[in-house]
Amino acid sequence: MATHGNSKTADRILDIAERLVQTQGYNGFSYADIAAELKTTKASLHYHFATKAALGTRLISRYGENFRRALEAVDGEEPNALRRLRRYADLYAQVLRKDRMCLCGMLASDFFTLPKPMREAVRGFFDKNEAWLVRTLEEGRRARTLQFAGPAEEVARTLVASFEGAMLIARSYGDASRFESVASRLVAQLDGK
Amino acid sequence: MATHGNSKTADRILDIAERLVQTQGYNGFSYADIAAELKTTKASLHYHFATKAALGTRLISRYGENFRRALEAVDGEEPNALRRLRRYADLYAQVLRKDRMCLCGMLASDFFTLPKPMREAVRGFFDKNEAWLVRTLEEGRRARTLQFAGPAEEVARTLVASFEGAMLIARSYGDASRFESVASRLVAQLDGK
DNA sequence: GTCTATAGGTGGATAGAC
DNA sequence: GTCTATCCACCTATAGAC
Repeated sequence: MATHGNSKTADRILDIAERLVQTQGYNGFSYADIAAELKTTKASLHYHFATKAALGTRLISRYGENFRRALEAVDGEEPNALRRLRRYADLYAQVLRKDRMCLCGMLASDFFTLPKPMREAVRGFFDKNEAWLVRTLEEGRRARTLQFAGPAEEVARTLVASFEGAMLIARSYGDASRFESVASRLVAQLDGK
Repeated sequence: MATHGNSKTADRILDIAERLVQTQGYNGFSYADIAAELKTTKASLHYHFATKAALGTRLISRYGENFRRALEAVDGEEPNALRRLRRYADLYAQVLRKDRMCLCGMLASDFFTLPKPMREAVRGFFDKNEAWLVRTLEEGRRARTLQFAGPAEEVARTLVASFEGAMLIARSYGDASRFESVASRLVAQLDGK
C-alpha cells in the first residue's frame, strides 16, 4: 500500500498534524514541525504518510468521523432539538477554547492550494454538517421547540457559515466569548418559545 | 527608508499580491509569483517592499482604506439604514464574485503565522467594520427602519462573523449564491418591517 | 529602478543502511 | 520502522553592476 497510516505512531502524527493545521493552516506547517515535536525524523513520517496530501486527506476523514460520532452522541442524549443545537454550538466552542480553528474551516481558507482529494473531503464535511442541521431543524419545527421561516437548508447553511466565521474572528482576538455570544444569539432566534 | 512602496509599480505589485493573498493566503504566495506575473524579478520587488511583512502590512492598510471609502460612499448615497446594510453585504458579495475571500478574513485564518504588525492591522479592520455596523444599526433602530433585541455591538459582531464565514464556505463551493442567501436572510431578520 | 547572481535556509520527498 | 544522507525545488533576502 502507498501509506501505512494505521498504527499508534500514525495516530500521534495525526494528532500533532491536526493541531498544526488548525492553528497554522495547511501551508503553515511542515513535516519538520511534526518530526521535531515527535522527536523523530522527517523520513520516518514519510513511512507512515507517503505524502503531505495523503496525511491531509486522512486528517479530514478522521476529523469528520470524530465529528459524526459527537453528533450521534448528541442525538442519543438530547431529545430536545433546541438543546441539540446548543450542544452543536458547544462542539465548536470546545475547539475554539483550545485556540484552534475548525479543521475544515481552516482548510476552506487554504482551499485553492489544496490537492483535489482534500478539496472534496472539505466540502463533504460541510455537507454532513448541513445535513445534520437540516434534520435537527425540521424535527424541532415539527415538535415546536424550534421556529423559523423558509427552508431548513437555508437556516442550516446560515448556522454553519456563522459558526465558522465567528470562530475565525474570535481566534484573532483570543476571546472565545466572542464566539459564544454570536452562537447564543443565533440559536436563541430559533427558539420555539 | 526601508521601503519605497509609493509608486505606480508599487501599486501594481500590491494589486497582484492582494489577489494572491485573497485566493491563496499569506503563506500560499511568494515574491516569485508576483515577479512572474509582473514580468520582473524578485530583487526588483524587494526594492519596492523590503520584506514580505512590509508588503503584507501595506496590503491591509490599503484594503482597509478602500473599504472605508466604500462605506463612506454608502453613507452618502443611502439614507435608509436597512438599505445601507444591504449595500454592506453587497460589498462582500462583489469580492466573492471575483472568487476571492475578504483579505482580512483570509489573514485571520493565517493569523498565528503573521508578524505582529499584521495581526494588529487585521484586528483593526474588523474593529472598523464593527464600528460602522454599530452606527448603522443604532441609527436604523432609532428611525425604525431596523429592529433587533440587545446591544447593537452583538448584532454587529454576528454580522461580521456570519458574512466572513459565508464567504469562506461559498468559495469552497464556487457558488456565490450561497453567500447571498445567507446574507439576505440575516439582513431580512433586522428589517423594521 | 531593475537586473544577475547568490546566499542561507526550508520545503516535500527518496535511497538505502540498520 | 527508524535512521542518515541527500536531492532538488523553492523560499526570503541581499550585494553590487548597470
